[in-house]
Order: sequence, then structure tokens, then C-alpha cells
Amino acid sequence: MKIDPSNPADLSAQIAKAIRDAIISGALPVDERLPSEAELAEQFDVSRPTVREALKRLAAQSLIRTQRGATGGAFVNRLRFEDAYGQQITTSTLLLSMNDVSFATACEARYALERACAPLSAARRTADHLATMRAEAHRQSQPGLTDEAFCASDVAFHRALVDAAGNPVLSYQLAGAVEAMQPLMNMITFSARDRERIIALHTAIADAIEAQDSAQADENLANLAAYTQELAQDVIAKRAAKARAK
Amino acid sequence: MKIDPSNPADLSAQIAKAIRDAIISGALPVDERLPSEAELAEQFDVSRPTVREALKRLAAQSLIRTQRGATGGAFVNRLRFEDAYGQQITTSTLLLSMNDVSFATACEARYALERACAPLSAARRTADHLATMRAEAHRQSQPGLTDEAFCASDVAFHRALVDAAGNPVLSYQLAGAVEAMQPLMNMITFSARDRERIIALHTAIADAIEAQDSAQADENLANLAAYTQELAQDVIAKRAAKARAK
DNA sequence: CGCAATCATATGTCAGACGTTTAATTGTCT
DNA sequence: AGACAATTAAACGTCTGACATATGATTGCG
Repeated sequence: MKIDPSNPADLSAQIAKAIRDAIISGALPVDERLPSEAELAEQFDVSRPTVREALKRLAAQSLIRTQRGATGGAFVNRLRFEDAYGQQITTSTLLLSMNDVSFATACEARYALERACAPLSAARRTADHLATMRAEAHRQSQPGLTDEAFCASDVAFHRALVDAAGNPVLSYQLAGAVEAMQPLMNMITFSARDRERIIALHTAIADAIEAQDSAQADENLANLAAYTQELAQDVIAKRAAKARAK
Repeated sequence: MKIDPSNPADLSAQIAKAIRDAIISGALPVDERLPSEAELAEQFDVSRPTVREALKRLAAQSLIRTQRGATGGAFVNRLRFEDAYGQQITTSTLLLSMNDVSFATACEARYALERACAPLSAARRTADHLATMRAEAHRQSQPGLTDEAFCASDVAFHRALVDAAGNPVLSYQLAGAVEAMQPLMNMITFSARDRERIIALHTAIADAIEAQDSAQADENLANLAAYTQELAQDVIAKRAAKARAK
């Protein structure tokens, strides 16, 4: 972990890479304390600010955490799913918002992933997950709910569905896809009739999961996917018409 | 974008958050140039090193890029799928290697996601994707192939399968799951008979995709998933036996 | 023996400086 | 006038040295 070509540019990036590689390879185990900034500066033959920039890069990826004080320093961080969620959501949101990914593509991916979860969720759902799904479906039927609140509840419903699969890797993967779509979903205005139909499908999905009927769950998810696409296309068409009228 | 409580700790983290929020909200559009480090230092009333630490955090997430020279500075980066892949793989690898995720869980997630792609891949596969899948299946049948090379080819085969779905969001999501598992897969020693069976399933999958028979593809993927789990359990059992023998 | 004051260590921040890269400007020559 | 070369200016990248602050360990006193 001392690779440093005498190229005097991007030093902090090179140092960050060296340490990152050491962590990924397992040479630096979890909770291991890195040398102090002064020691690292000496080892890599750079100044302390340069070392600090490298450490901040790693901190931004949740690879290390720092503690001040006598026994402080930088420690290899045990990556928690919670931290990974946040990064995943940030990245996915940006990908969708500024990388020309169409709503249809994002939507297709999301429902493909959810349908992948459905059989597992049907097999393993607990009372807790079912209760959450029921509660969210009920909340969605409250009159006077804003579109934003409706969408937020929709996200919560689908998260419960995914979490019911009992596979944290799947939950992690889907957190990005589902939550990153929320800003796009928020642009849709749901009529009362739209909501009614969505809630009916949610209820049917919850029923199927409760009955551990994965085929039924899959069918309802497919319907929900198709209906969401239909609503989105409607919104897009109306927006295009309005743009033409100007 | 000037929020800075007078708490004189974590200044660089706070500044990074302020700028990150501005980017995510769209207040700073893609390719927009941020103020120079000196100007930012003045705006936030901190020193330049502190600003630089904040910028390095953002650079680590590929949110900004920097250019030297007269017209240089920090620019809001258009996040490319390629960059996102890298982060996704790093994060997924770490989650798997040090977060006590069992091989079974990771494997289950991976094949669930792949099976979600299969119908789309069957519908949209191009000659290119099919050629890649065939080529990798053929490479896997070469005698004298190391286990690592076999696994690498396996990854390439499955990437082609996923890419065939023509949905970059799915490709992105799966890049993490599939590639992050490679280190774990590399620990498996494949006997000639194991390989034979895997190659047969790969060929069957390629056949099904070519014939656009999504049910057949799904069935073969399910078999492959089951067989992979079986092989892994075998390895784990043997390792446990060896550990007991010591 | 217990508790409080002190100390040592390491991170967090600041100020000022120099080197390097790069584009724009200026100046000169044809 | 136009083209090419030299100068200049802006900005990042790095270094040095210093001070502030947090926190565990040590020491000293009752």
C-alpha cells in the first residue's frame, strides 16, 4: 500500500485508491485503525492536507469513519445497509434526473425487480409486513391526501412488499429503484378514480401475499405496472400538447 | 445554499451537503461551473482547505469534476452509467464481504433479478447479445481454463443476458449483484462435471433467449440457481468438515 | 482507593505561500 | 492585416506551520 508514482498530480486520488484497495482486498479489516494523518503523510511522502483530502474521499463513500481525540483516528467502517441505501438512492436519483432515462425505462426496471421479489415475499411474509402493507393501502384511501403523500405511501407500500422477501440484498437493490422514481412519480396528478384503481390493486397484492399466492401477486403487479405506464404516458401526452399550444 | 450553523465541526461535510443538495435539486444544472475555491471559501466563510475537502467528497461520488487552468474549476458532472457501475460494484462487494451476507442470500438475489430480466431479454435480444452469450458458453468449454477464468466468463455471459433486456437501469442494478459475487464464486472449485452441467444450462438459456421463449429461459435460470446453491453448499460443507478435522 | 486536574494525541481548521496548468491576451514579424 | 510566439492571469494542486478542540490516559491529591 505504498504505490505512488512520482506524478505530482492527483496525489489525493492516488492515496485514496491505495487505501480503498487495501480495504476491499481485506488487508485492512473492519474497525482497524489507520495510521494517523501525520504518519500517513510521512509514509506517502505528502503533506497532511493531501492525506486529509484522500481520507475525505473515503469518508464520502462510507469506507472509513473518523474520531477526534486521543484514541481517535480513521477507522475502517463496517458498511451498513442503511448507509448503502442512502448512496444508492442519491446515485439512482441523479442517474434518472440527469441522464436522460425515460420514465418508461425506470418504471419497467422497477416493476421487473418487484415481480422478482414477489414469489419470495409470498413465501416469507410476516404479520408485520402484511400489517404495513394494509396500513399503507388504507392510508391511500383517505380523502384529502395530497399527491405527494399518496406517492410517499405508495413507496412505503412497495418497500414493505420488497422487505417481505427477507433478502436484504434485494431490499438494497430496490431501495434505489423505487425511491429514486419518487420525484418523477410526484409529477403525476392522480385523479380520485386513478387512486381507487391503484388502491384496489394494492389490496389485491396484499391479499395474494397473505394467501401466499405468488401467481396472483405477479398478475396484479403486472397490472399495476401497465396502469402506471398508462398514467405516465397520459401525463406526458398532456404536457406535450400544452407545449405545442404555447 | 449558504446554510452553515456556527458549529465549528464537520464544516467540510456541511458544505459538501449544501452543494450536493443544490445539485440534486437541480439548482446547479449539469456542466454548471461552481465558484472558484477562493470564492466558495469566502461565501461560506471558511478556509480554502476546508472547501477543498468538501469538493473532494463530492468528487468521490462523481458529482463534480475539476479542471485546472485559466478556465478551470469545479463543474457539475453528468453522471454516466459507467461511473455509477463502479460505485455500485464497490459498494456491493463491500456489503457482501464484510456485512455478514451469506452466499445463499446473495445468490438468491442475483438469480431473482436475472429471472426478472429474462422475459425482456427474450423479447429484445439482438444478434450481438446472442453472439456474446454463445461465445462465452463456448469459452467455458475450453479445457485447461482456470476457475477464475471460468467465473469471469460466467459473469460475462450473465451480463450479456442482462444487457439484452435493453434496460440500462436493470443493467446498472445487476452489475453490482453479479460482479460483487465474483470473489465469492471464485472460491468454488468447479469439477469437469460441474462445468459440463453449467455450460449445458447456459446453452439452454441462450437457446431459449434466441427462440424468445421466456418460460424456457426462466426454467433454466431456476435450475442454474438451484445448482449454484447446491455447489456452494457443498463447498461450505466441505470447508466446515475440514475445520472440524483440525 | 476514588476523584479531579493535567497531559498527550489526533483530528478540525486556518493563513499564507509556491508550483503547475491552461486559456486568453498581447506583441511582433511577415 | 494576419499569423505565430511570448506574456499574463486565473485557477487548481500542494506544502508549511500553526492554533483550536475533543478525548482518553496519566498523574496527583484528598
